[in-house]
Amino acid sequence: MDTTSRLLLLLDVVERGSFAKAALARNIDRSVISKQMSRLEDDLGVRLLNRTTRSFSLTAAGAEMVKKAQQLRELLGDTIRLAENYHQEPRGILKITATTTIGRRFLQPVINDFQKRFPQVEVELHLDDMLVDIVADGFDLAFRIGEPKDSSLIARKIARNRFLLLASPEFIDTYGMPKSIEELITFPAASYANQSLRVDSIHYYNDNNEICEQKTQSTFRANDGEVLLMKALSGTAYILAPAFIIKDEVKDGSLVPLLPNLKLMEYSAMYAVYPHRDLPVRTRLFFDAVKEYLGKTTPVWERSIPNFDKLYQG
Amino acid sequence: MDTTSRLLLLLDVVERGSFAKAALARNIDRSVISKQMSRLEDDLGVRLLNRTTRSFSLTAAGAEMVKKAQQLRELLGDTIRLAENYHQEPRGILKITATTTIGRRFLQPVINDFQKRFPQVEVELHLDDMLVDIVADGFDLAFRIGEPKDSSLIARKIARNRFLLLASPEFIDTYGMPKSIEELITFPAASYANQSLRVDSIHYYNDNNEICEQKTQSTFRANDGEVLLMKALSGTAYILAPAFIIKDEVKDGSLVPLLPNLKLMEYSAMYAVYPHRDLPVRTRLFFDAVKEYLGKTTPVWERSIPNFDKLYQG
DNA sequence: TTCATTAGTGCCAAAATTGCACCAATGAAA
DNA sequence: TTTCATTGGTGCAATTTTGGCACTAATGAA
Repeated sequence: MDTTSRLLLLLDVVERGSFAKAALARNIDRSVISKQMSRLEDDLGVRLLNRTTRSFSLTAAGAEMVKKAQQLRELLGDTIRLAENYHQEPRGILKITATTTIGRRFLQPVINDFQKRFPQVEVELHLDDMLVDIVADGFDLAFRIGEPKDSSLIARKIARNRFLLLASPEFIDTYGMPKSIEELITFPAASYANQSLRVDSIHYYNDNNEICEQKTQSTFRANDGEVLLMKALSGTAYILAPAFIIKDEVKDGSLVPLLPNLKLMEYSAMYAVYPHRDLPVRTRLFFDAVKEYLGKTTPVWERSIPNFDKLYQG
Repeated sequence: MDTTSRLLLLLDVVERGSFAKAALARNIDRSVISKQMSRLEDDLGVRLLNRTTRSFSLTAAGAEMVKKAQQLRELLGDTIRLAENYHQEPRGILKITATTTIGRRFLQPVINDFQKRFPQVEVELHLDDMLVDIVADGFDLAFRIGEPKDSSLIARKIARNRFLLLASPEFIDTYGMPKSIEELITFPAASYANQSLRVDSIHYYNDNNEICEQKTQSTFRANDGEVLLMKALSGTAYILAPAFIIKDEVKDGSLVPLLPNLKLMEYSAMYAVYPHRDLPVRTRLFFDAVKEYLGKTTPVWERSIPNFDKLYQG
């Protein structure tokens, strides 16, 4: 490690707020950071950090160095990306983050096929329903439902996200088959919710094609498709479910579409997010493979729902 | 050594034209460069150099990386210089180059005093009458007679460079004391010449204050003041001598001014040259010390010449 | 007061780097 | 044509650097 790397380490430390956090993020011992920061100060001949035993603050010189370190990081990143443009074959480590559902159901098969074709690419798949800092944690690609707020990132819509209203036959026995949405919303609902998206009201078009919204009686919320399905299958709630969590439950009749003639609004979508316009070859190829797998117009998950193109279209 | 350093090494190699030259300049083994360049190519995943056993050429990717390396070098240099601005006490290595005469006679005493005051500063004094590449060889400061051509550098005039016409008593016995410049130039002359300056004609003002030039019969030229003085002392030539090469020869009468009422033109000067506007503390302090030692208006070397302010003034 | 957390230090093992000796190739000079 | 100095590359051993562990001291929150 020499001066440039030490400056980048300083930047990392400052951005994360402590030696300990930076050490954790880099999987190295805190003592390494302590030593390298001392070394950097020696080399530059300037005190960069005012330390207490439990924290630190930047000196004026330190603040200047952090600014320069940002420029260095950017320039070095540009340089490496430029080199990657010359790669013929994809190589390196492909770091992906996604929600657990997306990762397990849709990325895993794509990754398997991808690594058969390109054994030189290592893949790191980080499944987390929480939003992660794509840039800080160095992800090449993220898959999320809902458009991310961070405008410094580039987001591409890769699949629509249609919804269904589902209940088990048992639930219908108990509550009766609803005749109207006004009736439905009096029933207990389970709904999908995560940090960036909370689906606890039903958006639809009325007979005059106006957008309407009805709040559900959401007695159960989870960010995990599996859990929502279990809840619905138990017969204790109906669900407003994004189509991508459904496997064979509709086909085999264990869940039944409610109000299939209601014209549900298609809102939000599945997005791929990445930090730069010019992608490394490995990222571009994987991105293409995902799009290929998910399908151009009809997402792959909609194909397991019989007649889905006829449902909820009004 | 990390990626950035390797890129800077690549830049160095390309600028110097071969692994061997870069190794020589850095005082490291050629094998180190060979290994580090291979490592850089592995890391970037791109071939940067087309090698033969005796030379190399850049690939397209290599050329791009060299460009980026230049940016990196500049940015890293800025960063380090910025840090140096925060130094209270001077430190680090002060790399100076000068002509042998300037170095031996004027810099050495300043350096001795300087290192007494600032023991933390290491000094590297490179004496060479050839022009050196200040930037490529990393000099902080250069002292030269004559303004350098390289406009990317900053040059400051630090002392005037007046001339004398001198001969030994023996020479005068042989040739007679010249009555006019027209007579003088028929005598054999020794003159100062180096790569950037060649003093083999006499510039002076005539009675109408017009600049005139008379070519000398220069039978001996050298870039070393000591050698010129020896030549003049031998009585076989007179010299058109820059004042700074004279020690006690005029004062003790071993050399005698010829045509002291001629109004000699003062041309060229002693310059200090440095590569950046913002100097590290050590360089600025040393620069000040040199100026202090040389004197504000009358250069220190002129003080050993009796009545010099009256000589060659017309 | 307790206690978890933080940064710093000394020590030792592990990893990386360096320099040397040597090799093969090349191109200029004889 | 041959010779030969020079170039870049490689294997190996010595050295240097780095990283991790155990421990300390300090601090601030509970």
